Amino acid sequence: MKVKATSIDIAHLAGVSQATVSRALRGSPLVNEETRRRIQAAVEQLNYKVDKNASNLRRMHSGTLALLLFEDPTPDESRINPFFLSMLGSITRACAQRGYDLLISFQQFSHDWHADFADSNKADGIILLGYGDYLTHRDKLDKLVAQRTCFVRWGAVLPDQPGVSIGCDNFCGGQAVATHLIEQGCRRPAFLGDASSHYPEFFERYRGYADVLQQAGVVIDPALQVNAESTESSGYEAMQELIARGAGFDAVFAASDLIAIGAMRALSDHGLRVPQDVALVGFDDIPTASFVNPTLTSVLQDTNRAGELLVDCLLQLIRREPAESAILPVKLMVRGSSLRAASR
Amino acid sequence: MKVKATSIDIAHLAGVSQATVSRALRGSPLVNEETRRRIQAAVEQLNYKVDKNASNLRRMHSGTLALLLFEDPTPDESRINPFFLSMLGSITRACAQRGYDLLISFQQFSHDWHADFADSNKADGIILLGYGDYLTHRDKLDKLVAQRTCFVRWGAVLPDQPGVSIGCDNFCGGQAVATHLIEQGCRRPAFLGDASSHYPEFFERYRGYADVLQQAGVVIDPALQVNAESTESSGYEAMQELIARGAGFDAVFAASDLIAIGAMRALSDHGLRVPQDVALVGFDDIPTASFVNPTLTSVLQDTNRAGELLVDCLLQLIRREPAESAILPVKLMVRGSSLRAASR
DNA sequence: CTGAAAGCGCTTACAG
DNA sequence: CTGAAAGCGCTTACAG
Repeated sequence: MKVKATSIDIAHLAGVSQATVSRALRGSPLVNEETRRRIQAAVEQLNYKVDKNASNLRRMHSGTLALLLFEDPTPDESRINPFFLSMLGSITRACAQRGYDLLISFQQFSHDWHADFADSNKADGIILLGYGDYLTHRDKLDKLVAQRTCFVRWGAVLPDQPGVSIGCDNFCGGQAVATHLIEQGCRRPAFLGDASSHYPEFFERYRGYADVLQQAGVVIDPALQVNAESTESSGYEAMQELIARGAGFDAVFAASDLIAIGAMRALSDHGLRVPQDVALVGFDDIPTASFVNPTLTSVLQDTNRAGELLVDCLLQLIRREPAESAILPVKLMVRGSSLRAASR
Repeated sequence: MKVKATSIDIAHLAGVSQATVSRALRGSPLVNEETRRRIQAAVEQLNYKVDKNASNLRRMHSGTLALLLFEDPTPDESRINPFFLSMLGSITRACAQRGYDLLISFQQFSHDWHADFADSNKADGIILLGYGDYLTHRDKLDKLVAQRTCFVRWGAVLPDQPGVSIGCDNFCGGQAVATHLIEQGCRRPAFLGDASSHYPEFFERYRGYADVLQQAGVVIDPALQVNAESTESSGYEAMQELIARGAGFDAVFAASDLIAIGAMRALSDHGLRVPQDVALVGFDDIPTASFVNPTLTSVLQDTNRAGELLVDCLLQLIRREPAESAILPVKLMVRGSSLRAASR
């Protein structure tokens, strides 16, 4: 076995034509059962594998999807939000189940997009994943649409968006958090996270939260909102800033769990106890949320369902079938960090 | 622009032969500067991208590496160790810098390997990454070697291993932890993690740790070692088990940070304080380690260097150049969870 | 520096 | 059910 076997080698060995080998391997019904077995035996004997490049070239599709993870540049580029890890896992699994391979690429906004995965036929379609400044790359999405590239993105589902988006119900999640905080007797909750249209997911969370507060007659104090992106250190700094402002607060809704974990540390550094002095709630329900001390109340997104939906929608687009944006439900997971009653 | 442009379209538009287009695009020096510019203009006008399938087929290589992440099956399959996330990030970056794409696949030991990425020419080589039962897949490594598949793996670097491995200095890391614990006055440290040849990385950490303890005259009590795999919940359970055994301990070396974080929670549930009652040290230095309460002492592995080395070694193998296994240094990051002096 | 031509390893109408 | 043949879109000796 000096060199890789080809379908011609198999054909010789099995005593059939190369075309028949190909048919048998692609599972065509037009192959005699006995012939198929002979071919199968030859395949195993030579440890033959169909050459994907040749196959893809001929079939004009790649059997591969590309996942582009984009995040705002961080000092340490190797950091990825654990929430995306979870999505990554479910997307990979969904791809595998559907017979597709997954190409992955981390994008920095500063760089040019590798959207040419699709153009160069390396992938049949792309999945876009990432927290990050949405408005900044909005025009790139338009370009993808113009080029008729197949893509789906995870993120806020809003009217007037290019292409298909799948996202969780951020607004509803924000509402659930605010309702819970009010039930816990909090009257001056703060929000840590960017609350602008540049970050539509955080913004929706904020809007849902503010909506409930207003209905409950709680005044929204601008001093109680501090920008933060989704990292622990950003959360830490945002909390420092909040404390420095001196506006009293009795609860914190962090726009993501990483922010919450950073905030928790800052609170601790300042001698503030969670939840006795400050009730704390995050978002994403990353695995660590259940293990920090105190355990962190958070909003669970169904990443398994999300991954499947992203892949299925993309495959629909690739087949030129209609596909629709969708919003997935979320679930508030109440834990120690926001339970004031339990902590006396 | 109804359909994707090919190099022939470019050739027509630029008034040259298709062969010249190809040469220009591959950066051949045998192309007149003026011709090159004309071709470049046509490429941009038609938004042309070289078809990778055709190119790869012709060139007999794919410009793609495959990353196989294997872990023991867990109840929630979407979990990935954050340490691997970090590796994933650095590997992706290293690939991108070197002009390679990265295919990724999660493997369960139960399933068959997708090692055919390489056989089917979808990838030129594969990178193996994962904590997991090493002995179980040892024969698969041998098979890869027999098939002359190019691969490198991240993990323990031991004599008599098939192929090229890159790993961190687990033994040395274990030594550093034990030395530190002894300095902190601990006399009965426990180890949480599998300490057998099935899990060579954990085992090396254990061996380094035990080595120093013995030299310091500390008796190694088998009751103070509990098996655990690298998840929070496994760490939690292991700690429960350790406490249940009733053998006194004053420190815990968790074989990974996830184990440590789970253990921390169990300690807290039992009213044991870290570090006052129990000094705690993890391994991997995942980002969260700096943010849990108290901050977690851990052993830092240089994932950036590791990712680069893995990719570079693999590329050497692909070029049929010799490549050698390597061990990377580690660094103990001392934080609050093990500082007894600081906590009075 | 450029073009004509062969060929990478498949898949799939077409004809039997 | 099977084979001969064309062709997917490139790359690269070969000849000028």
